[in-house]
Amino acid sequence: MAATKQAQSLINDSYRTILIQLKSNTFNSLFRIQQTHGHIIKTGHSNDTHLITNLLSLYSKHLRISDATQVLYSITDPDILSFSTLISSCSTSKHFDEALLHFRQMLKHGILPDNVVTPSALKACAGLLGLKIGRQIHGLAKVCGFESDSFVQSSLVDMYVKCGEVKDARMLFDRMGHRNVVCWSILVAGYARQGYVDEAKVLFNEMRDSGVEPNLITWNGLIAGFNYNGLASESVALLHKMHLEGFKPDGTSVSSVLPMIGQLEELKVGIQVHSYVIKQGLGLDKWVVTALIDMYGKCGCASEMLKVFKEMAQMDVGSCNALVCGLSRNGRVDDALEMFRQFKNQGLQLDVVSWTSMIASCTQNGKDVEALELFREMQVAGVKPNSVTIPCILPACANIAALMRGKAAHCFSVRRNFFYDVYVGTALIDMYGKCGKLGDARICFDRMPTRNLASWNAIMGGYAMHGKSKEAIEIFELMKKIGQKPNFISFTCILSACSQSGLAEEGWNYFKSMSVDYGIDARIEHYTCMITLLGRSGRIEDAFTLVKTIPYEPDACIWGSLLSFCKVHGNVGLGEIAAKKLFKLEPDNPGNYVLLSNIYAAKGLWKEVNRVRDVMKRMGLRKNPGYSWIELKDKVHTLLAGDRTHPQMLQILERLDKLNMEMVKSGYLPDTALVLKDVEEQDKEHFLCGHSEKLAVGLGLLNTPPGTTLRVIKNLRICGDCHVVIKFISNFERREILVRDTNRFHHFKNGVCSCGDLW
DNA sequence: ATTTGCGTGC
Repeated sequence: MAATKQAQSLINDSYRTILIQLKSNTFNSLFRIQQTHGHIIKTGHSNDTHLITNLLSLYSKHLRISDATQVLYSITDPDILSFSTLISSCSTSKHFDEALLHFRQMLKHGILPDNVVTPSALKACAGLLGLKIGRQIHGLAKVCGFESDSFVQSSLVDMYVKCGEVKDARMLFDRMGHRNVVCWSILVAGYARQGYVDEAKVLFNEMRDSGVEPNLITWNGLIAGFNYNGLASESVALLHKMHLEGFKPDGTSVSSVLPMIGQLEELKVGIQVHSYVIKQGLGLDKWVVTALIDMYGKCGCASEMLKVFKEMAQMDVGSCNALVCGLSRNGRVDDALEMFRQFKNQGLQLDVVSWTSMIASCTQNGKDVEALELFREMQVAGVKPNSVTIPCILPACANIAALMRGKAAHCFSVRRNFFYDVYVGTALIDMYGKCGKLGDARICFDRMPTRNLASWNAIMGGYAMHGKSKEAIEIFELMKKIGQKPNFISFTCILSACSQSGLAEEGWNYFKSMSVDYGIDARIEHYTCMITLLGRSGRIEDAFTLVKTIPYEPDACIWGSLLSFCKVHGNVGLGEIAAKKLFKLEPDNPGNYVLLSNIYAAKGLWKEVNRVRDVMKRMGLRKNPGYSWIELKDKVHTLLAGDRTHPQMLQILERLDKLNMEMVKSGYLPDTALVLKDVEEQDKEHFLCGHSEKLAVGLGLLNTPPGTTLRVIKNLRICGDCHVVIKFISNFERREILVRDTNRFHHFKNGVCSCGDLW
């Protein structure tokens, strides 16, 4: 018995020696730590608090927070030392919420905080802007009697000032007996960052007068604070002053100054700083490199950005991320994607930010499919999406109406507690609206704990897109009631809602109210809504009169709206005027030629139809191929007009044929004026096969149980004949069918469409 | 084992 005890203690001693060795060796020892950890468990020493605490601190040093956490909670009775180690490690690595979680656990274990763990906990409060818990910890410090510890006091001042409680911070500071350089720095930087820049300057001088010399961090904090408030040139001036007074600015000084220079696109100042960097030999600092890349990217200097990147000493994730963003910002998404792939293949450890920015670049540049693929790849690579990734991926789901993928992202957000993030919520509203699930959009809206202007606009835009003007108006009025000020986008939503359902009076009232009550000048898109409002009610002459009053040069949207209403109401004369303008504004858009030719065709003006067709031929324009897609069981099926490659095409045509016969039986006559007179020969084939939206509906009918709602998306405006046919199908098959075209949603139900046959 | 400064994503 005694012998085993002796052996045990011998083993214990040797472990202790190993751990001490590991502590002194900072390089490459992670593997050895894990190895030793394994041995300790295997030999049954996992309850030796000393050994375990040492392990914990080793893991913390390597920023292996999850390992450290596991170790801590494997001890039956962790002491304050181990908690302290873990909490400080969480705080310094910015895992603030975890730091506070462990702090609470520590209290639950019956351990009171001391003067050492308190600063770490306060740092976390400052990082999370958690004033309430910060005050509680302050209270604990008072009760436990270490409120006057200089570390605790500095941390308290920092916490209060970062949470915006400048007065409280100042009161504490004034009561402090000895003020060292750290607490002066905290106050100076804090004042500057909170926008009290002049007071910060005064404090800085007071500090020197009181005999405390500023250090590098003091200077840098002041510079960063100025920069944070958009005072780019002032912070560059501080950089100079610092240099003149014999403080050599370091990488941090420089990278504090650059972000705002980029944001203000002050290229000249940026170049000055860059040359200073080269002169001072600061170009090896990875933060400086990243900040320079970011600055050049924001100033539109892609080549200079690439040059800085190429001269970089060693690969760094941050710099690579900045480069990818810079490339996409300058319209070079394909280059960004290629670089991203290269980084990945080179084995660079891409992080959440890398993936998220690449995904964001794709969604912002119409590469929705690529974005979704990247999102999948990212998870395969073991990188967990965060609350920023979700609102970046959702627009891609919305654009291509990939409802299942959107829903999956929704579930993911709920599981990971991102759902209450205002950006996530707003993106979900938008996604559900664009996927035709207005009810779900509303549920998301109602469940949001906090909403911002974008959230209100998103739900209103959803209602507008579906032609639900009553609901859009309700939201708008609610918004006014609770004091949320609308902006120009809110008015675009409400006006388009009114115009979609022909609420002429309401529309005009909102249009007037916009400038009178809110001081918002009508933009071109607001005029477009009003033109549409008039056009829809058949008042095309009035619409033309309104166009003349627009204080800007009318754009293609205005003329395009007019032209399409000329088609709906068969107005050849005004149609020709609108078309003429459009041919000048966008000569390469085939849609306008097609519309004009359809106007002619409806009146049987074949000579004019041919003339337009000849112009198109001469210009080498072809009608944009129409395609539609439908999501069935998590898979998106794309159907091209005239394309017979879909494996179920024969069945689709058979089904549509049968429906066609039923239609004829019930007295339907195809409206040849709407269908046939497409401009090109090949469109005859389209006619034979049916338009893509019809094919998508057919595919949906074949592959879903009776009664299921179908959701179809089309890349062009829905065609008139399809509109008639789908109305019939909705009645005959007792199905709700939603078709989203480039303009809005059409809800087909019981043989009626929500657009009221005007679109 | 504790306190101050920098960059990339909506």
